[in-house]
Amino acid sequence: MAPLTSGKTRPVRLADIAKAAGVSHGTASNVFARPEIVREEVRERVKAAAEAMGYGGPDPKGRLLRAGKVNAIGVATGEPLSYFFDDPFARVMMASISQACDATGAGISLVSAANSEQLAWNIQSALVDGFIVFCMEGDSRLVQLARERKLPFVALDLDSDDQTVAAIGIDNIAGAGLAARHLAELRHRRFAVLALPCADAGFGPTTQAQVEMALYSGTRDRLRGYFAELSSFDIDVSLVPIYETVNDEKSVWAGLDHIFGGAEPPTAILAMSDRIALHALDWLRQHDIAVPGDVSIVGFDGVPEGAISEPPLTTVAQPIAEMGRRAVKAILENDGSLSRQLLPVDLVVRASSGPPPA
Amino acid sequence: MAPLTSGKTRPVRLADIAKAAGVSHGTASNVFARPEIVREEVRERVKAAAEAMGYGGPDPKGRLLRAGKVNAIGVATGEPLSYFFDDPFARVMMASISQACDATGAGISLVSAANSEQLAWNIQSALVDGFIVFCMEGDSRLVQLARERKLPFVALDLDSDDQTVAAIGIDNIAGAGLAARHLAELRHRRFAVLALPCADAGFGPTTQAQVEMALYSGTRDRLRGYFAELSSFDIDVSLVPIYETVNDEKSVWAGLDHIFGGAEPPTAILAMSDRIALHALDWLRQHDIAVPGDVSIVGFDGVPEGAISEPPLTTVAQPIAEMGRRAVKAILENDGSLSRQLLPVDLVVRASSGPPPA
DNA sequence: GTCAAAATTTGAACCGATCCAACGAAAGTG
DNA sequence: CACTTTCGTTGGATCGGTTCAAATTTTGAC
Repeated sequence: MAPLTSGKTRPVRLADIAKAAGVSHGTASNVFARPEIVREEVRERVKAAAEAMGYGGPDPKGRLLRAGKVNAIGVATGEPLSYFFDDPFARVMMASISQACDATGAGISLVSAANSEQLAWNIQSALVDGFIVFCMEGDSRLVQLARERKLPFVALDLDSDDQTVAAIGIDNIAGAGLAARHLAELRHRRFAVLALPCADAGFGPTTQAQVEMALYSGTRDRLRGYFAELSSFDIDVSLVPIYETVNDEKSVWAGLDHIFGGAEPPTAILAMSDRIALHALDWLRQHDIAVPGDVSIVGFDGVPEGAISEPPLTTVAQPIAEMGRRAVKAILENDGSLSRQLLPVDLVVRASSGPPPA
Repeated sequence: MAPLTSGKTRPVRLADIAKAAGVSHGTASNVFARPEIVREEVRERVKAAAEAMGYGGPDPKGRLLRAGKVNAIGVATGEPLSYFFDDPFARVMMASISQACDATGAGISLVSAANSEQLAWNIQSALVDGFIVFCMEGDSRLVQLARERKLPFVALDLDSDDQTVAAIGIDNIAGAGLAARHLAELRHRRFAVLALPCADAGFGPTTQAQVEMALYSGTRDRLRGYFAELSSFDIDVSLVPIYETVNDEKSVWAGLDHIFGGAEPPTAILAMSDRIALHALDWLRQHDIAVPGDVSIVGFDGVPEGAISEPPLTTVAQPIAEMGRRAVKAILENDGSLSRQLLPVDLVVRASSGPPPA
């Protein structure tokens, strides 16, 4: 039976070994922090004492207070912690954040919670030098909490128009425009939109007017982008069905049941996320609707899964890696200058889009 | 231009607002920590002062020292930080660890580093109550460092026989036996093994004797399990080719080139990880070798990707979620009793295994 | 109006280190 | 040998809070 820890408690502090070795605590500290300035004989004596007493090295809790810097950045989300490991978009983003952190030697603390009370506490007590906030769903409470910590923070993919928070995002309108134009140029005329959530209201068919009032500006802007571009191709956007999903399989399938239940099914689907698009691909396959033969579909985000789906997904790729890199940079070299950065997006044409059926 | 932080520096401490509000710092502390015991009038006064001075709440750095508990667990690995988000096995494990943490309100700190010098420092200075150590590749240095911190720690999937470290693992021998027996019972007679790394030596064909000397006991035990079971079916294991991979596409493909380059290609492949098996599936598809028509393959780990591959992968599933849960529990309720737990594995039969061709 | 009980507030001690000005001893200089 | 450097060591101050026993104020009862 090897116990989890060597002893029962660990009341052995630097001061204890200093006393045991017969030196001042200042010298004992130096033995660990700057060994080269301590005479060898003394150094060995202190080290021996530390060894003998089972001292685990200077406790970072103590050092921290003095040093001020934690050397770690917190990544916060309103979702459960496992979101970081489950969601494709989050994973790519986290991978790039972690690379940036590795490069600078900074650590990462995941901050989240099952309930919002806990979340507030976790943010208030996170030992970090700053926050990167994932507020995918316009969770302004999260931004508010981060702001209250008075630490540097950057919002990622911010679904809010609040100009006072530092944020790194993309031009949703332009990106959506790219997707719409691509399909319009292929001569599609009958469209449908699978939307991201507008509010916390669940899923179901919705209207342009309702999306305009959406809580989440990302959803709203993507729709604006789609419709502005479609209009310029003389498509009557008031006839384009919009189905609000909650970005999961169930709501996407319900949306497609609804959309393809009508008399004139679309030949082109604009999906506001790759996740939606990938679920849609599954539904279409199960209903023997050929992609892109019968229906074309364009996603949004550019997650890696889109490259290996069947068929590979045409999508609007966000510069996810670059966003992560910039976010880390903004926190670590916080010069207080960053406000809002809008990064360009890219249309990645793969095999899920083609001309409409003849 | 919204600056990243409100002011330049933040020299405003609890003591400052206490003075401003004309109360003792003890009372000021109570206002934040136990508001209910402070008279309302005073409470409001202090809060107002805090607000006015831009106080961001009690600094956790200070509290920490007194409280002792960080309320976060560190997850350490020798791989780069992005491993947590890239590797399928790590992701599932992390998802279950994070669920367990969410349930108890604990945070997660990712501890890793690009180089090993940095890693040592990061472990020494991690602000955590304990470590969960991913030492997938027998990195005993990692265990050593964790041990030196004198904090509770648990090794996951430990590739080492060191009986003195607390660890949660699986019975590799039994698990491998399950895989081998499954294929043998389907009447396969010609096998090949795609192995995990034995040492840091790269990849290539290897032998049973070499694997027996492997640095990594996981690799060794899985081979032992395979061969023990195959032998009991009167299969001459000395004729079974073993190819050591590094768990990536390139080495797996090289292994298959090698294995299928021979005169009598196998009808059954034992892959020591799902990742290997999934890469193998790709190779087999590209070479028009039917699975399981021409060749059956069984993986190891039970990652979710295996369930949706083409064909779905038969595999030996580790109870990943349970392992994560137990690891967190072991750290948080550290009663010093855990030593080594070997959890049972499950054979999950899906469509990548069937009878050999007639 | 007096006194004990209850409710608040205070201030010193402490958490575990690092930092730094000052000091003593050894080494170097003229 | 007196005097300046250099090297190592010391111990007090500090980081930013929390805690608790003691002091003080309020409240309630008679």
